[in-house]
Amino acid sequence: MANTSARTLRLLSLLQTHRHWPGGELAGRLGVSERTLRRDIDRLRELGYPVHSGRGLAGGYRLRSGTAMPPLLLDDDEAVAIAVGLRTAADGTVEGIEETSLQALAKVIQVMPPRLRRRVDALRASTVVSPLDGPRTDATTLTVIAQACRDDERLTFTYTPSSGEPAGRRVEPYRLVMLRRRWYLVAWDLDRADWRVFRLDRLTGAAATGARFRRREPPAADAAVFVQDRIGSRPARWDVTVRVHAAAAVVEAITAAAGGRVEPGDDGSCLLRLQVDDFDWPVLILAATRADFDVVHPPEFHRYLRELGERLLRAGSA
Amino acid sequence: MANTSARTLRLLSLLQTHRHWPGGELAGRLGVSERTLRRDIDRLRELGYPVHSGRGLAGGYRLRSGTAMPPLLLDDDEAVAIAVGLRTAADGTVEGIEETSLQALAKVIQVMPPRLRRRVDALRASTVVSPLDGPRTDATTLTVIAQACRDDERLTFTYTPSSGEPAGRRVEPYRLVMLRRRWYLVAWDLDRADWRVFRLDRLTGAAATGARFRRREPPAADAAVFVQDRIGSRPARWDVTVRVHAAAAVVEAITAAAGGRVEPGDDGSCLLRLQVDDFDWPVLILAATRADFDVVHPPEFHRYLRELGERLLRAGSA
DNA sequence: TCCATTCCGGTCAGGAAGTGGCCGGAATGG
DNA sequence: CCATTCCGGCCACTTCCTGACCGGAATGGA
Repeated sequence: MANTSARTLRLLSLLQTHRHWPGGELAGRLGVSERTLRRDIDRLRELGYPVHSGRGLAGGYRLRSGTAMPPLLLDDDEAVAIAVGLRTAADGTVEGIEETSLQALAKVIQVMPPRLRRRVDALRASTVVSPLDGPRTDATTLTVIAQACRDDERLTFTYTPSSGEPAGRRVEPYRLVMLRRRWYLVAWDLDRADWRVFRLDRLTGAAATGARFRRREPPAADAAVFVQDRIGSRPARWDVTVRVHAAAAVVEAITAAAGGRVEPGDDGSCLLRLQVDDFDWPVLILAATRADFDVVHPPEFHRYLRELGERLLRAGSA
Repeated sequence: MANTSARTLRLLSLLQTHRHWPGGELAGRLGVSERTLRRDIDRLRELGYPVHSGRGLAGGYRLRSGTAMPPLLLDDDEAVAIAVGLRTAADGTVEGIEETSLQALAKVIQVMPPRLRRRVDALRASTVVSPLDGPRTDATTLTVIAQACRDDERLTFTYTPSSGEPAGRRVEPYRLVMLRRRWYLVAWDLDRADWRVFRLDRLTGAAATGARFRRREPPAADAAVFVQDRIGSRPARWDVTVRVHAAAAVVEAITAAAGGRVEPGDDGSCLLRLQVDDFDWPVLILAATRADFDVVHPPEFHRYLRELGERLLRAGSA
C-alpha cells in the first residue's frame, strides 16, 4: 500500500473541509498514532503548506493560506460547482478571464469522473443569462478543443464558412481566443497548409483524433492579435451618452455593475456614458432607473427609442 | 525531506497540466530513475487515479478520468479563474448551486495565497451582470460567513432590521441560504437566545471571533424551508403571458436562456410565458425579438408598457 | 491559582518501503 | 525489421516510517 502518500492527501483533505481539528481526532481518522500524526503535520509544513496549531483547550490544527496553492481536494458537489462556474465565466460572464477559465475547465473536466460530467451537463440549461449575449458555444466543443490545444492533438471538425458549403477540416489546433464575446480557434490547416482562424459557432463535430503533433512556429506572438487582424473590421460599437433626470447616486447604483460612467450635473440630473454593441442593453438600464432621460449622443439611438417606444405603446394599449 | 509524498503530488501535477508525457521526461523532471517513476505511476494507480500508458513511439502516460476527483493542482491563474467563477455562480448566475458554489469558494479562498485573493478582488468589478439583479452581497462578507458556518465559529456583525436602529449582534451561525436571489443567514442569536434569520444585505462588519461553539439542534431539517417560513409572504411575482408576432423558433432562441416557455400559435405568432419578479426583464427580451406583441395576461404589464413607451418616446423625440 | 487539555519533539528499535541498476519481454509505429 | 517505449521481476542497500514512551510548555476554564 502506498500509505504515506495517501495519508498525506487525506490529511490535507480533512484540513480543507473543516478548519479546525484536534490532533486526536485527526489521528483517529487516519488510523495512526498521534505521534505519527504530528510527523505528518510536519511533513505538510515541509511541503510548504502552513498548518497552524494552537495549544490548550481551544487548540487544534488548521490549514492557513500560504504562498502557493495547495492541491485542492474536492467532493463531488464542489467539483460540479467549480466546473459550472468556470463554464459560465468562459462564456464571457466575467470579462478578461475567458481563456484562463477555459484552460482551468479543461483541466477539471479531464479528471472529472463521468458521472460528475453528466451533472455538469444537466446544470447547463439552468444558467440565468442575458438573452442578448448571442449564441453560446457548446461547452463540450469548447473543452474538446481546449484540451486538444493543450495536448497538441490533431482535431477534425466540420466547418461552414460565411460563404460556402460545410466541409471537413483536419487541423493542428494552436489556441482559442475570445474576442467580442465570440470564440475563435487559431489552427494550422493541414489540407491548406496554412494558419487559419475558425469561428466556433460555425464549427460542428469537433473531435480529437488522438494523433499528436509537434508545435509549429506560431503565426503571431499574440494569438488574439492574429485573430483581430484576420477577422478585420469590427462591428459597429456605439458610444452612448444620455442625460438622466435623476440623482447621480441612484443612477450609479443601477449602472455600476454594467460598467457605465456617471457624471453628476448641477440641476439634479446626471450624464451617463455607456459603450455597447447594441441598444438593447442601455434601454434596459434606463428603464430600470424609472426616470426621464434625453439622448445626447448617437442619433441612431434616437430612432431606436422611437421605434421601440411605439412598439411598446402598441402592445400597451391593445 | 518528505520525498515520496511531494513527488507523488508533483507527478500528479505534471499529469494534469499536459496530457501526454513520455516516461523519461517525467523521470527527469522528478529527478528519479525511470524504474522509480514506474513505481510512482503504480502508486497513483493504487490510489485510484487511472493513469493510462501507451507503448511504442507514440506511447507515454496520461491521466484519465476515474471514479473520484483527484486532488486538483492549480497554477495561480487557474486558481483565480476558479474563485472568480465560483463567485459569480454564488451570486445567482446559475440557479440552484449558489450554496454549493459558496461552500467551494470558501474552501478555495481559505487556502489561497493572499496575493491571489487580491487578484480575485481586482476582477470583482469586471463582472458583466444584469443591472436588474439587485444588490449583490459583498463577496468578502459572504465568504467570511460561509467559513464561520462551516467551522462553527462565532460571528459578530452589525444588523439593521427593516424597522429599527442598527445594532451589534453576536450569533452562532448555522447556514447560508439563497432565496429569490437574496442571501439569508440562519443563526442562533446569543443575546436573544433564539434562532433568527438575517438578510445579508442588511448586515455589515461581519467578523469571525475565532471562538468555536458546539452545534445546537437545528431549527428545521431544511434551512431553506425555515427561511421561507420566517420571511413570510413573498413579493409580488408576476406571471406574464404575451403574444409575439414572430415565429416561435425565433422567439425561443432569444428566450430559451431566460427560462421562458414558448407555444407556437397557428398564425405565425406565438405565446410566450415568463415568471418574473418585475417587468424590466420581459421588456428587454421582447425588445430583443424586434417584433410586435400583445399583452395577454397581467393588466399591470399594460400600464408599465405604456409608461415606459411614453418615456422612451419623450427621450427619442427630444 | 491550579488543573485538565492540547500540542511539542526527543529518543529508540524494529520493520516497512523506497531506490537504482539490471534484465528480458512485449506492444507500437514507421 | 527496427527503434522506441512501457512493463515488471529480481536484488541489495538505504532510507524513513511507525508506535511507544517520555518530560515539557502553552492555553483556557474553574
